[in-house]
Amino acid sequence: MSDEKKDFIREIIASDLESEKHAAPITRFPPEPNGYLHIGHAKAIGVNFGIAAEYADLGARCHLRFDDTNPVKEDTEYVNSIKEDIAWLGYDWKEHLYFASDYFDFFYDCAVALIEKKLAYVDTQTPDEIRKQRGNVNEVGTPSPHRERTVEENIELFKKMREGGFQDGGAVLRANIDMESFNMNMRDPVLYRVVHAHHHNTGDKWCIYPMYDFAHPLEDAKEHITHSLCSLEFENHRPLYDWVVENCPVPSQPRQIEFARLNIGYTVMSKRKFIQLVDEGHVSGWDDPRMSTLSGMRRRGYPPEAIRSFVKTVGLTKQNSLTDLSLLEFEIRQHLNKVALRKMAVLDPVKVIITNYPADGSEKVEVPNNPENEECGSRELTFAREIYIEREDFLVDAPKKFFRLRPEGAVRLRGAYIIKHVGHEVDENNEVTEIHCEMIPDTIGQPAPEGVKCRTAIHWVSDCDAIDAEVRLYDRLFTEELPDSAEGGYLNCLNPASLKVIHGAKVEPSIAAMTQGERCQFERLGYFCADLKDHDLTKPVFNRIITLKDSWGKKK
RNA sequence: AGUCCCAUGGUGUAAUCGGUAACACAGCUGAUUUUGAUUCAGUCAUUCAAGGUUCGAGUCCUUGUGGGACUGCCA
Repeated sequence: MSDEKKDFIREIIASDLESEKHAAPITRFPPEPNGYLHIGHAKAIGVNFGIAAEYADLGARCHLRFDDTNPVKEDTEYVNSIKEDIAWLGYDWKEHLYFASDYFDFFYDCAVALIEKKLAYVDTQTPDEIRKQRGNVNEVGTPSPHRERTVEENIELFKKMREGGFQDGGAVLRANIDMESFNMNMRDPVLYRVVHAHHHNTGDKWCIYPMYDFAHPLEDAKEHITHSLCSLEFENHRPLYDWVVENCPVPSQPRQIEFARLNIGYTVMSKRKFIQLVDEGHVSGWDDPRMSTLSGMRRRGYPPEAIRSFVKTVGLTKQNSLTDLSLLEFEIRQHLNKVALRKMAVLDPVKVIITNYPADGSEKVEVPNNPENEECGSRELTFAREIYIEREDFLVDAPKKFFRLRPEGAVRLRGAYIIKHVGHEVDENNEVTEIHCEMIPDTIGQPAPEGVKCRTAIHWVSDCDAIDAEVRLYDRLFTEELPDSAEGGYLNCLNPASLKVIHGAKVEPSIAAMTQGERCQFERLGYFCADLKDHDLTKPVFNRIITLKDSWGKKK
């Protein structure tokens, strides 16, 4: 275990180890396979797998357990995507892959044990009647008329439930706890319900399914989970969790600890909303690069390392918070700055003709692949008479502090010559169509000669070997920091500019070697990722992962 | 309205037994720079409120205030 500051959960674990309550922590990540994982899950994954990794030398481990107790919502498609996302993040559950549905017999036996202890009974009232009797936060509940059934009766009825003797909603097994409890979860909660549905794992073997509150503590106990970490919303469920552990024949006593879930601005974080965004066509799919799903972030090009360090920096507390996106963005940029190879791409090209350079001439110039890391080597670029630069890098009416190309001004082409503006052409809309420049000889690798003002270097590509590419620029999906609080709901504040597709981008030839998912920096523009699905050598497609920081853009 | 949980710079967090409130991000200023990036230096800014205990309170107590969870046969 490292010397780093421990959060409250790691403190508890350390103290449980100290007191020898446990020899090693055993944690679990227990998703329901009913949707794709999102950045919020990454926090839970990082916490649970992270803790296990920190105590690996003691034999700690983290289970991946699919909490599949509701057949109507779950599907194998999701178990596969969840596994893929966890592996992508860099975590390994090793042989500890479990399904709650593999424990159905165990749950059933525990239910029977509760019945025998008079701690559970079958209620054959309608859902509506049961709801009314539960009362509300101000009023105590009233006991079910079926609460006093005999053990024999209950055993009989429970068996009938299992054997298909009831329609959906016809009967439930309830815990016999306290209808007057301040905690609604303790007012004789439902333990089992009848659902005649096909289960992705158990098929049609069962027509009764355990509720989360009953199943979860039993799953944890069965797997000898020591610390069952979940989000704050389950705080009020903990007494029931403990009740189940205490009253059922279980092999271990897990402890539930709650922590605050991750909230991030300008995005939504619920399966229901993701589904709506996909179904209504606001995004292209679960893996749309604007989505905060892990599959979306992967496709966008976010490095898993950055997500992991992000999760680490947001910490672990019981405080509800709204984390600023800039914390994640910092981690992404920091990681990519170190590893991404630099390339040149012009997104909005305007042609520059070097009038004093021979039309049939060309030469190789050498540029570093990553100035941050010499070991990344360098590559050759071809300089020729006709090149492209970014339209916004030439301003006819440039402000004083504009460092790039202006009429009669000079600017360096990154890795190549300093060029000097001698003229340009415009179309009927006064849009620049072509720029004429002269190169200043002997300025490659050399400082600007006396009398030439040149404050920066701009990126460029040669017309002769540039590759056309599609580039997709992404912005936040919503215009409000809290989309859910927006007037008219989150769909009402969708950002119309969240996706901008550029078709005529010109990119240096070295991208021909890039494969799907590979990341690079397009100098001065940002970090980009060859699209995981659409990119190929005949039709390159890049996603902008994130822009570079831009203190000039802000001042403008 | 009841029960439970939470409250530290703009954001996320830290602060050992009650003993100098700190770190990262963001912002701002400057230096360096063949990426207006990076890097470097500096800077702004913090204990929800009121009482109490104490030599001393972010930390303990009381009362407020603000936020969150709970009234599924979802998880």
